[in-house]
Amino acid sequence: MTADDKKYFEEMEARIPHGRVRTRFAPSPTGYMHVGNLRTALYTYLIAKRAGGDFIFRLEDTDQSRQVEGAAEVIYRTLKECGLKHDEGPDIGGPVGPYIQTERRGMYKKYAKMLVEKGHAYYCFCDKAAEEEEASGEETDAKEAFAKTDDPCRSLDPAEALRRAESGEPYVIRQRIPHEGTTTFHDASYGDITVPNDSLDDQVLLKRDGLPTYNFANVVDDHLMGITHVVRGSEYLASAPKYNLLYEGFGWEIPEYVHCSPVMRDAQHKMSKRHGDPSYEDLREAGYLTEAILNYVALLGWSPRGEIAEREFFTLDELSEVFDIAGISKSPAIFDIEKLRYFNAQYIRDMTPERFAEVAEPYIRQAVKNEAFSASKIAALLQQRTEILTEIPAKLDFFDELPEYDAELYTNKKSKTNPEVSRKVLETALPRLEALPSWDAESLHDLMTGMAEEMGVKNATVMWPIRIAVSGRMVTPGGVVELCDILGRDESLKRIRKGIEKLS
RNA sequence: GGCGCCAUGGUCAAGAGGUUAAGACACCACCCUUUCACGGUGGUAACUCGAGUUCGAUUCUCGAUGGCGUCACCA
Repeated sequence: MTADDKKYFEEMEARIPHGRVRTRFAPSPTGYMHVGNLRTALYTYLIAKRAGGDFIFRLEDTDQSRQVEGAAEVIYRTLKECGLKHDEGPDIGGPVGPYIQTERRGMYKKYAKMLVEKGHAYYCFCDKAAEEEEASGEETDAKEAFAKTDDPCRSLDPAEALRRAESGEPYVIRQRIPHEGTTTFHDASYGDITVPNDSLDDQVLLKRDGLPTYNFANVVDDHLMGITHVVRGSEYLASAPKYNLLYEGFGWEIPEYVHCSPVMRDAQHKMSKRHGDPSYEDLREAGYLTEAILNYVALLGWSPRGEIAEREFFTLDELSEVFDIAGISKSPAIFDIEKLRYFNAQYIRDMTPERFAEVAEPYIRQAVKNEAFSASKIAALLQQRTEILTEIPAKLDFFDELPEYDAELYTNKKSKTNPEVSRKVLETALPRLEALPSWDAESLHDLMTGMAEEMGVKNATVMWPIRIAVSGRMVTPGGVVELCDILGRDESLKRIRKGIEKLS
């Protein structure tokens, strides 16, 4: 190790913040923000915030071949919309940057070489093409490969290996895993897990292109960024022992691991883009609210304990106060869109009428182009009847134009109506409505209930036929009174005349 | 196949060595009602199996079974 290197390492160490909880969300910008990702980001954020700590965003872009245009933007946008604000990251900087792995590439090499010097890693000059062939071989070949043979480079003379590497011969750096013994690591939710060392392989740390592998970059970055809690998917559980060996090799303190079980589409399959499972943005587009998505996702794999065990509605800030690692579930959770829908409906009902009118208006106007029909009045009808925003337009298809409908709709057992009764109701109502001094909900209501009383029939007997006449629909959001109010006198009367015609 | 993890109703899940085994979604019934909703009340439905420990295990231990993960110069 040169004096310069030594100084470099010391400087890097000096930057590391101590004494506070620091977590990081470190996605690779290769895909989209699926629900499992979002949940990991949420938990990571909550663990930091619960402890009053820092939430760091880091981009893991070491795979040159899998760069996806714009993928990072999707992640930024999602985090921002969800309110998962990071304290440090590529876009805002911070004390331990850079926060993009490709911009840190020089560092990994230095640390990999340090590990070689310490004897916990070695240069490997084996042919890449041959290895790849082996890796992509048939299943039977793969099984044979399990009877793994020792990498010949493992026993190369260190001085000789160093000479070859420095002479320009292509190489990778591999971790030297002990052949004997076991390694135990601790996870906050899974407890202690012990594995035999001979089940671990001498994984590549530094690739031929000089960039680190995911596993190596993680360890180096997490240490150098002062990460105290490593929150990630349980698919990384199997590589955790190798991490411990790495930390021990460096002589670094091991962070707390928090592995999260996957979010499943069904009992057998994880949620995945490939199978068309929705991303955060897909859900938004489908009419789900951010708050509802976040609340539901928080409960997918975590549950409140103690006094709040029965509670299920939480804002992000509330979660930041009560989130507890102990409540994280160890088994996979199946994503249930029905329950998300329920949360969404609850959030919609909890909105103020004004707020709902605001978010619903674009959907209302998809179906109701006639500006004379008040969007806010329509919204008022919709609020208790809407579970997801996208189902709004279909409920309003009778506003702009009275649809063709069957006279059979006038027959309803419960309302005690049939074509004859309906015709009589419409004919009685028409002149009265024409003469109604003020066209508003209250007057309309009084007129119709008054009529029912006069005729000696139940309210429904009067209301049903008129509602059918003005809407042409068996099922409508809101009753006759509201519909007539919104449609206005002219349009309502026109539709009622048409109804009489139809029944004649 | 090796290694590892997991296992309470259809789903999310609480729970504890002794309970009538919570709660929520979904489903069903009834009530409310001006259709549909909302709201209210009630209901159907679960501890994978087998040993062991124990006075007593769904809870602890072991095993089986099943599911998942991993075994890349991908993350």
